[in-house]
Amino acid sequence: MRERSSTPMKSAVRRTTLAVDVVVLSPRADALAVLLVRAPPGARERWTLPWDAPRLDEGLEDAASRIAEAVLGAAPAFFEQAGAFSDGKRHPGDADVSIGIVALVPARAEAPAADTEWFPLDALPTLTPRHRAVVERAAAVARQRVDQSPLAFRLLSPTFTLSDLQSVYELLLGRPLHKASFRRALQASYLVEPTDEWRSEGRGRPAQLFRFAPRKRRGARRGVRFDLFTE
Amino acid sequence: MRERSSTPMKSAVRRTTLAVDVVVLSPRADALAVLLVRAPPGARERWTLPWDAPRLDEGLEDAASRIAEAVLGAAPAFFEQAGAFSDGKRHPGDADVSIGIVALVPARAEAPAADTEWFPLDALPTLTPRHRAVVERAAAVARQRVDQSPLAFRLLSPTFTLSDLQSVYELLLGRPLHKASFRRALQASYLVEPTDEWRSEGRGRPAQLFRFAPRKRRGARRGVRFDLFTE
DNA sequence: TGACATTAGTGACCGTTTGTTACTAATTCG
DNA sequence: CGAATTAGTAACAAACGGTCACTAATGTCA
Repeated sequence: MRERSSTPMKSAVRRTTLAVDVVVLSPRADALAVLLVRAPPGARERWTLPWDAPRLDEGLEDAASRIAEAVLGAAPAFFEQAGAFSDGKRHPGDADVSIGIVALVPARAEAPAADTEWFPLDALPTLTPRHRAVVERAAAVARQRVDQSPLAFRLLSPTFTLSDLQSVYELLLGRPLHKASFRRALQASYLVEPTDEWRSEGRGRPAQLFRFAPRKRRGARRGVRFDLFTE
Repeated sequence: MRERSSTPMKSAVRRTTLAVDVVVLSPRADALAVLLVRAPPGARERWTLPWDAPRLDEGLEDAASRIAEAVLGAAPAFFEQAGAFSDGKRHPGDADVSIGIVALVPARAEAPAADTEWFPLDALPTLTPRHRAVVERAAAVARQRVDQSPLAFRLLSPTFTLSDLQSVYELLLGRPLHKASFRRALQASYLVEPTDEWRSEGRGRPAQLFRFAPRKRRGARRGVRFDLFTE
């Protein structure tokens, strides 16, 4: 058997600088937007993701919640890890490692803090290379998991119309969906239930409001899908 | 507008101890197995995941590759992040934060280093709470992404029979699949191509060997699926 | 040698799902 | 009022997917 290096498991851990970078996503003006914070004067880029180092004994999601609350005024209800980043890319705080965390907030969330602004994902200002990578990964994660977790519903108010829901799916997937197919699949899934309220949005027929209320899942898993590969 | 705490973006990053914990998965004896390392004498648990702190300017996947190579003798070809862990749970090296990384190796990989052993996922020895969580998350990630990335093929040799492939899918999904449906879907996906070799495995008709050779993707994405929610 | 067990691979039936078109319903605007 | 606009549904045809039944090629064993 060939020579092997000594097992790394005995070495001591090094001290590293760690940042939690939060990607707050929300649908704004027919595009998915991310909330950025104005960088302090003198910084090389003018905008950054909201970020901070996690505090002692603070979970990563707890840190993300605290960071998001500082810029939003309220904590988002949904977080998901987007990955860890430690390539040599530059970070605003020169952190060795970033944990990217996606936070989703509905379109009608409170006005954000001063010195913050929403930017559509396809019109971002210059960010540090690390933050650029975090945002791209976060968007990819959101798109990838949209049909595995109730992610789309976290981008909507507690009650919403089916057209609202379809729009969010179209934003996330980046392609138009057919109304009849979309509704038929949704009905079959028992994920939403109608309320007895209706919303009249200017012209056109008023739409019934629904709420997210997933019923018990039908165990009937179907066959393997080979057509969903993304790489 | 209500009072808000000062923006965290100005605070300095703290120093944190960081570990990369690697979950090497491989199909062994009709079960998915993880490679564990015998802990040094005196440790509270007798087995740990292979882990180490990342070196200076070393990417996380690079660290995972180095750690896996130390126990396997060769670097796995496939890595995927399973998440970051920073709850208060105990880690063998008392790292504040763990990055869990899944590595996949084919069943016929080289013999592992001394002081290592394969354990089926459903018969693990006692691990530190942190490592237990990392393994569980890693297994969940592998299962979740099996039909989004060519993960199953990384658990097989470069050439394999269609029955081999189906077995891996069944291991990952934890349920039996129907042969005819599985093959029909696979053929339609243009993910594999036949070689002109055959394998005779004791009794029964010899099986043709295939290799993973994904063809150009058909742009035709289909509708939304609401029946894949896992939470 | 020949019957049988075992594994590989395919054809076909048929109920379900899904893309699509086309319709009806309820509202605002002019 | 009629046109425009948005919501919601029925129904058809094609594709998909679960299942059964069959053929094919090998080893085992009487």
